[in-house]
Amino acid sequence: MLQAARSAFEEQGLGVPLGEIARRAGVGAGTVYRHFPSKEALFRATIVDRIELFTDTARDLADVADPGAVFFRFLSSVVRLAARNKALCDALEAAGAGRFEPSPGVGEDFDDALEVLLRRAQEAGAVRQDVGIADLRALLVGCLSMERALPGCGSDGGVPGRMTALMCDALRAERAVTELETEPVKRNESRCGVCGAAISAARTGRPARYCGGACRQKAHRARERTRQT
Amino acid sequence: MLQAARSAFEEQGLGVPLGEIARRAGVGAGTVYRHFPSKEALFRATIVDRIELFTDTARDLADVADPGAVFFRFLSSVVRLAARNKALCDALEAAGAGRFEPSPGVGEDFDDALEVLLRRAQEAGAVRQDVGIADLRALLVGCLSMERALPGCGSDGGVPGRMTALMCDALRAERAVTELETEPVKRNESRCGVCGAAISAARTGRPARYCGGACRQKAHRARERTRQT
Amino acid sequence: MLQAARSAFEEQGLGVPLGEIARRAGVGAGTVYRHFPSKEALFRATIVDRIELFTDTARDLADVADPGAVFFRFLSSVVRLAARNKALCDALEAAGAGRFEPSPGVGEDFDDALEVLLRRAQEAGAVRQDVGIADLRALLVGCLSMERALPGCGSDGGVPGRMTALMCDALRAERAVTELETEPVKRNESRCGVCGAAISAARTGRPARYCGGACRQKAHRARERTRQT
Amino acid sequence: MLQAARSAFEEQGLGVPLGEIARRAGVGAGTVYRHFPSKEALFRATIVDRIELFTDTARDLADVADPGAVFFRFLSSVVRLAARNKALCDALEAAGAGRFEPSPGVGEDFDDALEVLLRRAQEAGAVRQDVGIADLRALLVGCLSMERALPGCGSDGGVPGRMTALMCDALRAERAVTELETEPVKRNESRCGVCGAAISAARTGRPARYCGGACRQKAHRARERTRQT
DNA sequence: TATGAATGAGTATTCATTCAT
DNA sequence: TATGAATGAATACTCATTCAT
Repeated sequence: MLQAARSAFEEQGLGVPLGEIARRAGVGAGTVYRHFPSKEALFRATIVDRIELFTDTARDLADVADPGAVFFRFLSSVVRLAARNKALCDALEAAGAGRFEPSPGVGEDFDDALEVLLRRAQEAGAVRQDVGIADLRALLVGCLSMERALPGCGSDGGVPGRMTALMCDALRAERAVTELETEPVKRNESRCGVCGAAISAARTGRPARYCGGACRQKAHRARERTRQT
Repeated sequence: MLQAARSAFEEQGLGVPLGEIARRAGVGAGTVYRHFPSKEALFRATIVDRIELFTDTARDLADVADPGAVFFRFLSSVVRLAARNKALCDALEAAGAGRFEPSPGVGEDFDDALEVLLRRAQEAGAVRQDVGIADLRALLVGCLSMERALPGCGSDGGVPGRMTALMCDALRAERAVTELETEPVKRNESRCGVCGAAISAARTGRPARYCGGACRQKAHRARERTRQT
Repeated sequence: MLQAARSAFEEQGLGVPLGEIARRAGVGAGTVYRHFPSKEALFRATIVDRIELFTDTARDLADVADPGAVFFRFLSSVVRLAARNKALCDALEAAGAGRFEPSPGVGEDFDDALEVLLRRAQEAGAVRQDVGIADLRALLVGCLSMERALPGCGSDGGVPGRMTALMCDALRAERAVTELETEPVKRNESRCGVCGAAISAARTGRPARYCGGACRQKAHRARERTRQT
Repeated sequence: MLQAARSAFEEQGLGVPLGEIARRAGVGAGTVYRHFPSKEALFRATIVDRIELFTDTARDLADVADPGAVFFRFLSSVVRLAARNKALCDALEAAGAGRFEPSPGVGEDFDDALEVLLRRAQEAGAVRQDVGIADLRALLVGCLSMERALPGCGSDGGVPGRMTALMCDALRAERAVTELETEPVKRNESRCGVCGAAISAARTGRPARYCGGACRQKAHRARERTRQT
């Protein structure tokens, strides 16, 4: 059933009727609900492992030599895989808009792992300094849109990558032309996701996500609630 | 009524219920159908003039000096305007996926005008040679996705532009680090949309769209049918 | 399993999903069905003993001195216990509407035992003469409704009793201001439940329920069928 | 359609499928939703006028001589009318449990009008002093339960009133036997419905419902939200 | 015998489109 | 011609009951 849901979501995105999934799985609609409490829960279940795979890969690459090449290669491969997968595209877009979280922590773990690769590439001088992790998330969404928009690519069965290569060039540090107007949107410079208070950026350690324990706890409870939905 | 539809579509995209549009216009739903045979026809009607405006602007810029600056400025302004307009975003994305055409010829005219600016900028050495008009269309869709994905931009009321600036950098000739894998998809190198035969690229004049008069006529009749739907 | 069903029904009434009961019992839904042919049968099984307990208590009180006090105390205690038990409330209400019978004979035994207390109290001059057992059954349902309707009582965890005390006052002989319009509905004056013929009221012995042996047998077979459902 | 909904709700209560209502009205389900945004809104619409009728009647009776007789007659007639109407029964019961409000203010107006009759009857010495408006609301629910529980009454087409007459006797002041344990639950002695703070009872004027302007405003906004549902 | 996965009819709600007036 | 009431298919979700293992 998960397989049926996966393929249905990958082809048609979050919009597939649940009945279609049940039909593909050869079961009744009720059976789907027996296993997953809601359509969104099923959707989450079909993509968490994909995102975790990305996260794991990124973590594995954190120590590999030539951080610049590693970063660009990783970015390209993520786009290449996700562009064929409307479920991932929908999820990334919805997550960007704050309408969706695959599973508590999964999105953040991915961000963290990606940020490490970005930082290393920046420190190695391979990637321009004025982009942050939030830029990168948006860029990912954009690449997917582009690859899918390009005729003969994405869902059409073509080989994606062309537009992503273009984007990678945009990120390269050498000969940066335009200076981006605003400061890079780095997560550890942004605000507490719960109360909105400014968070002072610590130089070392994992960047703080909340302004303090109270808000972290509040967010944790919210995640718990989400997990039960 | 067109005004009501326009604002509704701009705010909520193709997803607005038709009843909402009728309500805003202060008329009955039937009256909307009296003037437009379907919701999609109404949608088309609300965006053609926007696209034509872009087309006209692009044509006006075709003779202005400093083709590189002109090109980048035009691109940015299109994104800036469209990012606040969910109707345009939806239309561009759907058009890219081949699911939608604003009106026969309108999309192509825009492409043509945009292509002229692109060519001039390329000839002036400002834009890398390995991108084509199809790339540019995809890139437009991607920019809109990115701007809307970036927190505090797009629909959130922020000032778009950051990601577009990045994209523009990607297009600059002096940044062309990677050679794009596949050949740029140039329209006049593609195939006849009707019979699929290869079309020999003419060096001058408006690029041929069909392999000959028979196919052009066939396509015209198809468009007539579409227009009535 | 019976215990799990009991607590579930007591808390949420007949409306609990069967799956919830199975979950509480730590068994599969199929196992519940192995023991009870339907949800209603399980429901019946969880309340018969409660009603039988009431019946037994009433029988024990049939000889106790001060019939008036006994009657009122019994009535109050039934309400007090049942008000906290949504299963009993639902059962009593449905039984009153003729939609439900806990088990063949159980409801009638309760009625009989209650009727004895009522008669004794009436003979002792403590309860007004113009109420019958059918009135009392309705009154029970009403008391439960009232206790549950009163804020801070019933399901809210408050102490029930206030409205029941009022009802008891209504039953007291010395309060009989109004003469009840219609005759009290006495069961032994009603009609044969099978053929509808009038049943002559015997002064002594257990009141006849059917007009004769033929109808009694017919009713018995019907009960057997019900038991299997 | 309102007529169809009314009769359906009256017969089967809030539980009627919306499709049944549509069928009775001879229209599609969508048409019902055209006129009423939700099933509950339709339900409200079918009972507000009934409750307002009660309220108006009660107000008209506020000046009539012999307050005791007026009070009891009014109570009986409300029960008589409502007992045949499962919609009203459901509404009164749900309202008592705080799960439902027919329309902003309607329930409170009814309470106010009823309270006036109660107070007058108490001042005239016709009704015992130890019952309050909250008791009366519960009592109403109880009477309806009883009348419907009595065989041959309520929905069965019989003449209701018997149990209500009994309840009226319970309310009569002359020779009150039991003193009700707790204080009467009078609304103006209870707590602020918003913040729960105690409200000091004013001797004159309309009894305060909220502890102050802040809470009154909060409740007003809540009602506004309800009205839009 | 016990299990729990599967079933499928039923419910409220939405919305593009049609059509009588 | 303009209206807006009517339509009905579609969708997510629930739950009593069945049945293969």
